[in-house]
Amino acid sequence: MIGYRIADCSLPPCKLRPILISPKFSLLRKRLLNQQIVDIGRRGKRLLLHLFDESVVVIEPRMTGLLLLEDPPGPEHLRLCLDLITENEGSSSHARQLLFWDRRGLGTVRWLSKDHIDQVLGPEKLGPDALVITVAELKSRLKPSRRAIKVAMLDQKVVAGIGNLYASEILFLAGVDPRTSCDRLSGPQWQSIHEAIGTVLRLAILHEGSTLSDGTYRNALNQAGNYQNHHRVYDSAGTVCTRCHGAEIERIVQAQRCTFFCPRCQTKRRTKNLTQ
DNA sequence: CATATGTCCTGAGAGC
DNA sequence: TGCTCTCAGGACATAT
Repeated sequence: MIGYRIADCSLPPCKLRPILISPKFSLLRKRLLNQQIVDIGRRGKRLLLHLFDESVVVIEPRMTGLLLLEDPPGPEHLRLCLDLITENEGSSSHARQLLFWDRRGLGTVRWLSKDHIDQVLGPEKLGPDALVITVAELKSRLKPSRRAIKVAMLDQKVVAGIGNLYASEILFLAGVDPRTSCDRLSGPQWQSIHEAIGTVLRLAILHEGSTLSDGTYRNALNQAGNYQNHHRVYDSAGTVCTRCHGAEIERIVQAQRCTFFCPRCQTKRRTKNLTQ
């Protein structure tokens, strides 16, 4: 998609309540028309289309939003359509579409001029990306906090990119009790958490994400992910822990979100057998 | 009826 | 009193 020009931008005939688009659609369309996409990026869970004039389109899929290059799962949830085209000098052009599909409609699409980018992506709105943050930075950002580690690591202003599902998986791999207050975590525990963030997220990316039982998540080619088959604790309440083979995975609720953990592997008396 | 991969806002309560 | 931190609850909207 890099190098393509936005030939058109349209709202598909979706009968559901419109998603948040800013500025409003007619102005957004004006801003995007004929702009070239010079780069594609990501900050945490947000997708970025960098345009030729240094403005940027920020797409936030939230719970059920998808960015697709073709084949939307159903036309009734299609929310925004970008027609892209390349024009190679003197040769044939190539057209394709970039679609934003969203079942629940909680996702957002914003266009930001160069001078307004920080209002949405600046350090006060979004922390360092989870795959870039250092252990020292992670620790210094969370250590003074009295929040439970599982709740704090979902805060996108602290570290960007960790969602609810992966927070449980990360703390299981790190062997840390999700209820632990940040200010009581030890140095080795911060190290374990930091390593587990990288391991879990990179593995999840390698497996093209987690397509849960509702089937919503798909990659850009509308293919299901495979990481759900590697979950150790998420949505596994009542099953025997795959590490200690003794305790059953528990489900608790923290800050209105479900958390899954092994009460044996992730409590203070867990120091032995961590590597098994 | 309860649940769901996310984010934003308000207000109450605790602690300094 | 006032400030900061934290969390509960609600809102958003749709489907299972």
